[in-house]
Amino acid sequence: MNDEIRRSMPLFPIGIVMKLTELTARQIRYYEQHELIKPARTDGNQRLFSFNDVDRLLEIKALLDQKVNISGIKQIIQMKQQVQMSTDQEEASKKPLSDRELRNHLKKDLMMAGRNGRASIIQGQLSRFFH
DNA sequence: GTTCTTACA
DNA sequence: TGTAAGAA
Repeated sequence: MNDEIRRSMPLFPIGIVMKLTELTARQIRYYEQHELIKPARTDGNQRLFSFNDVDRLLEIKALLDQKVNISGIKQIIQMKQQVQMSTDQEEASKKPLSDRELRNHLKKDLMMAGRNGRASIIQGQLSRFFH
């Protein structure tokens, strides 16, 4: 995993990220406030984004196009992290996780989200996660 | 010239 | 979210 340090390396200023993601500076800063991204800062307090940050912003943009609001995006990203963690955990214990188990985790997390901000995720989008 | 923060139509 | 103001 020497690749992760490259993906997390702070490289570009907000201007570049704006062009790369087609998001406005306003939006990018707004998403940072909501902790969807955590860009580094230069000595002059200017934001420096990594490839990971850009990737996440592109994901956010995609979700935005699908009419998912901030709350929904937060939940989806959070959920993705949980799946990631459990996947790493399984790999670490050399016990591979089956696709069916992964789906169960996803479904469980979605149901959890449903009890709270169900209205934050567009209905139509929910079906996509229940393949 | 760019970016940052804060505030408001 | 867009945009303006003033500072860095």
